[in-house]
Amino acid sequence: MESGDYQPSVSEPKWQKKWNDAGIFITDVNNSKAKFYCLEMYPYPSGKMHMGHVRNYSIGDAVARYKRVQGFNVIYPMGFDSFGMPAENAAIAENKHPRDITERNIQSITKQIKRMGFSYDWNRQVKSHDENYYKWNQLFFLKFLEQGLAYRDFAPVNWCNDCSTVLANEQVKNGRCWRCSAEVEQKDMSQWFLKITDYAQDLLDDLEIIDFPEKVKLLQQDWLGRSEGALINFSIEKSKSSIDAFTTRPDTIFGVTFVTLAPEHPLCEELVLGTEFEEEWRILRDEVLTMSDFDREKVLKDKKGVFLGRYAINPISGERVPIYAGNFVLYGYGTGAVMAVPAHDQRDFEFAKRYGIQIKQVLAKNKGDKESEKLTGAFTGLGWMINSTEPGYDGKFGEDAKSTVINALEKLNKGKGMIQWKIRPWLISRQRYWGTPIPIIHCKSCGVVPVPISELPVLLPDDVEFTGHGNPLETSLTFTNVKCPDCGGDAKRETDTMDTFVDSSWYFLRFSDAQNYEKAFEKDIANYWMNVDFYCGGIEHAQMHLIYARFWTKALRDAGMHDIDEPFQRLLCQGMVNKPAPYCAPCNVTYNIKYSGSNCPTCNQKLGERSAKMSKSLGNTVSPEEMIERFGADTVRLFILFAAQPEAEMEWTDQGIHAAWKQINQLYKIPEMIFSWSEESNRIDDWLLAIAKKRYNQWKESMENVNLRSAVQIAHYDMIADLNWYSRRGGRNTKTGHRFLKIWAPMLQIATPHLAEEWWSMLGNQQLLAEYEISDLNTELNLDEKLIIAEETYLKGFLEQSRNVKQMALKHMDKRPTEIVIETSQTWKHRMAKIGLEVQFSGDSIKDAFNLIQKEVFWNDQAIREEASRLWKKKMLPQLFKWKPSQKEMILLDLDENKVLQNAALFISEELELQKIHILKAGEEEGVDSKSKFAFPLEPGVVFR
RNA sequence: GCUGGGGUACCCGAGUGGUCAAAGGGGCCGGACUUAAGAUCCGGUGGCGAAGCCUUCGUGGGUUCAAAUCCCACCCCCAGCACCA
Repeated sequence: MESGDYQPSVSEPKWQKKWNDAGIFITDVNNSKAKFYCLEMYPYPSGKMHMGHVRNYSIGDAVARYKRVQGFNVIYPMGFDSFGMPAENAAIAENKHPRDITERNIQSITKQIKRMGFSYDWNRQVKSHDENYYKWNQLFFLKFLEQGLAYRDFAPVNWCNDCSTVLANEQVKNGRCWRCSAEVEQKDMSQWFLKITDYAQDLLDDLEIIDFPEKVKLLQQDWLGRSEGALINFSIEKSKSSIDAFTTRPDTIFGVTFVTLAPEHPLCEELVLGTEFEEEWRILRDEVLTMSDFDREKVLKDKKGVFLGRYAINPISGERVPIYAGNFVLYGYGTGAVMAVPAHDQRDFEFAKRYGIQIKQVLAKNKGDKESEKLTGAFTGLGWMINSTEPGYDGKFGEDAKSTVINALEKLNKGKGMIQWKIRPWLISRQRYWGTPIPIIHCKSCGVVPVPISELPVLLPDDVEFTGHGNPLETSLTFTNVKCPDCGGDAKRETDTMDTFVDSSWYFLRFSDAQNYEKAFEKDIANYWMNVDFYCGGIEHAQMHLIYARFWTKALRDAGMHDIDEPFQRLLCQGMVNKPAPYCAPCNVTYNIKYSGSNCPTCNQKLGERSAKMSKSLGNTVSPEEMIERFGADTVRLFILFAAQPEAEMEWTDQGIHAAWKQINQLYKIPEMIFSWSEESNRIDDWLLAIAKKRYNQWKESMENVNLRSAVQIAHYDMIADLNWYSRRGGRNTKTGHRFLKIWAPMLQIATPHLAEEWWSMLGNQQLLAEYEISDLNTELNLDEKLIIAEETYLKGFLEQSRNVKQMALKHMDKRPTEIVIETSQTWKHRMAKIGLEVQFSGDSIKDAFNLIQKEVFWNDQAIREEASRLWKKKMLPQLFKWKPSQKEMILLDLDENKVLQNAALFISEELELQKIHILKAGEEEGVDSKSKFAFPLEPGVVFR
């Protein structure tokens, strides 16, 4: 524990117990209140909470507490995404059961989370591996099966050897497994899929009605990958078969000079079987087939293909074009066949060059252009059709050209307009134990038979062996050997389990009615709480979890289970928590912190430092447990929320956490100080209450925008500065201080709820701050309040300016100054400023102001006229724009500068260490060293003597 | 290669035409308090200067009465995607 007045180890558990005993965070449906659903992505329960978690939950808790104090009925649940491979791998390593490991981890991480004092409704806790949870996965699966949304298919799938399971498309990154980074292979297997593709358009369209970061929306758009185009049917010469090719550019149909098939396309074999071309094709196909996606990408630059010895017929021009198999054509996208237009597609261009195929330009860049002499690359933009072999096409452009071709194809019955998606059905089966069993039975005579709903859940068996080889479920005889529900004969149970992303696809719905044992959730209750108003989590889930969950929500809606279109209304992706690690700039390598201060192991140059994501491998982690132990939860939260905006990366520094600790202690002592004050009142009391109101407004605005950093700055830093100013100006009224604290404490609680409760109780409140609602703070500032704030702001500015001048003056004087002569601006200067501002506010051109000024009486005085003219151009005009709104207000309200200064005369002389102070209007008492020419509105001329 | 986000003072970082020599924090310097240290408070922290001027927001140009902010080109960093027909 660090030394200080605030004792987190005593205070924090105390308040946590009180919150818990009072059940403040337990919520229920309440139709008389507006609801607010605040949620963080539920964590995978590793044994220890890390800083990323702490940051995530600190953000969510701040929002939840803010909404609560604003009078919302807030649901803020927490649970665990507790199925998944780490537990199973740990089970293999430790020779234990994944359930035991998971339960143990949940216990330990729950304790750590609770120590942070987050305001969760723990009654709603959801654990994926709980049979009362995963049984609904099984029910949904059976429903989807019934609706045709789930199906089984024998297809090439992504296989990760290290994880010994298949992966969904989204879970393969650069040809590698998203979890373990091993290379992913292709395998033909029977697998279960969900038709997320049916919802592609809906998922794309509804991106517009949700408030997600642009980055995430773009990622999802890319992933969905909508492309509009045409399906074109090429018949094959001397064959009954034909080739369907998808293209986004039907307007280039007359430029087709060959057709390319994916090497593994079944048509290839049919075309070459028994011909001289068969051998070469087989070599190419085998190369593609045996290659992992990862290797395939490496050889992408080398586009190659083989001629298949046959020709296809262009359905519109009737031209005869050769058919190739090409290694760059993906069997899985579109139809696995491409119509090649080398003049207008870069890839086809390269291929044609390599194999000496004709290149035929059919689009012109500019209207009326003829074809170019020599093409050095493909022209891929939209263009004007030329060189069409049929009438009625040349001269058409872009979308018009495309639809003309599509119409023609449709008339010929040789094609149609079509939309193609990149997203593929979601492969949900996994060959692992620690997940939801897929409720299916395989019967020799009846085939694939769903488990009857009445027999759910299909429980994970305990008599399994974790050997690290194969699916452990296959080792359980009690599990695999069953009777067929249809015929009663011997059958085998499906041993695949569901992708754990299934669990996270609807847990937020379960939270709304977590203790329902009859249903997954009650429709009305889900409709009351959903959707999630504020969702916070890592960006890494942008295209997996966040697409699956959106899909699942829509699918359940269409199954009639609720009426919600989108699960998450607003998404915030919090930034990473970084810490410096040794870094070698020349080698561009970041090293483990054990290399700190030494030389680069590779190039032997001195290592620098670089901020890097906290990771075990770099060793630059900070243990939240240790930090809480030393500084308490509030300090950790304050630091985290103040160090950076929620979305930005933040850097963990020892200095920073110490600074937060100092701040906490300073805050802690404030009520005590205020209670030691007196009854004595002062004009500055009004200022303190006015500024409190202003700060509250600023704070509220920041909170509404989830600009937590700025809210914390106001509540934990600016308000202290205000209180200091109040003191400096002679304020010491206990009552005023009390009122200030009452406004302040609720603002404090979003980052430091324990400290705020301490305050609240010191203020004599019986009720807990956590259940207090700010009822009616009249937030609009009235004229008096604005004025008094303006006056103090003026005074601060004046002091700053005078101090500056005093420093300069010192250099010109042989003794310390003892007097100050203050000359406030001439009336005519003030008049000019006011006219300028009025014109500015009216929205008229600022140049008009000068015309108006020339009509003023003072303009008749020649001496003034000359000075005013110069002043306007040089200083007044820019200054009109530089003034803060509050300063502009001072001028428009004719703030009496002399009076403000007079009232604060004593204060000014103390601050500037002077004995005498003369306050004049410029020109009133022209002395030898008068600085009245410097006097300007809000900036009096001052002379030190 | 494509897409998106960035480059701001000693460090972190706010800032999207005038409120900007540039918030806030850290560090550093000075002052008050103190036996001292710590904590706290006050002030300073580009240069020169009786209040103004000069230089500065990745680099170089441009628009404007006015540019960190808008436009063009270039350099560098980060993230995502990558033969998608």
